[in-house]
Amino acid sequence: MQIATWNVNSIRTRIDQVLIWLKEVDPDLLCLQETKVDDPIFPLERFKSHGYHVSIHGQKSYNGVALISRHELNDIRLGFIGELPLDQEANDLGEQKRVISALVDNIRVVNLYVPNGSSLVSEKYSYKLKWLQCLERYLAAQAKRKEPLCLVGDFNIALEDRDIHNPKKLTGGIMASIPEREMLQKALGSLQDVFRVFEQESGHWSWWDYRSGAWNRDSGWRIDHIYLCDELLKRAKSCEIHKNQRGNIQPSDHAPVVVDINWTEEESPEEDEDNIF
DNA sequence: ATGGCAGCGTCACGCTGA
Repeated sequence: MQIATWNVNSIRTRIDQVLIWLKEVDPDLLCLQETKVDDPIFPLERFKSHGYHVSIHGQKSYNGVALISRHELNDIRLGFIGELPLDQEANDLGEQKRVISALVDNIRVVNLYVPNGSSLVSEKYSYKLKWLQCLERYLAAQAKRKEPLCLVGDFNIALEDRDIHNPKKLTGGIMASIPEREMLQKALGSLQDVFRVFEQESGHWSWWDYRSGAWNRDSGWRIDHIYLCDELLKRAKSCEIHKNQRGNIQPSDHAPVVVDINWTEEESPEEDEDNIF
């Protein structure tokens, strides 16, 4: 079971290279962020014509998340609503389309586009912290469901200094400040960053700024993550950043991240019930 | 390297992202 996450920075601009990458890698599920398109004009058919199930939660110009799946998408949940009890704050935060979730092969996949925050003195930073607090409540509610959980997305936070090319300069600033790191860590609870199961070294990035020749200098950040519950973590076979996609012509500023999990239909509870004959 | 680059909406340039 391969699950991928990719901030594509506009699906309409990136659709051709996403389809080429899908053909090469053929993951079971691709979680997209920053689709930047309103639902009625999302290029649904480009995916459906290749046999994918698609679920979208988009908006005009900004944000937007989507699930592109080889398997059926069940119990789809849009925004924080659907997991939390009726809640004004979650409702308000839902104006920005940043959360989509579904059951895929009996795995609960949650796809996030965490706010960037802009700078530590910005109102957007306060919004980011508020959003992370809501995420904590969302994940606490999700945990009670006892579903195997895979949490992916663009977190816009480098949790540790080894996730940044220049920690001396950047730690403490936006995407690497203590409050956002602590709040994300708290929200994650017992979920584990699967990339770090396989790789301890610094120097592995998922995002390179378009500006200042960041790609050519390999000045990146690792801000696109995949977190797994214990049950899935012990079945994880690999977690790779597909860095080559950042070298495409007219690339996204993010590269895809892919986890491979030992997960067959026979092992999932509902399928066991189906196999009684 | 506190600039720069890319996409969007709208059609000249401001806003936003990270």
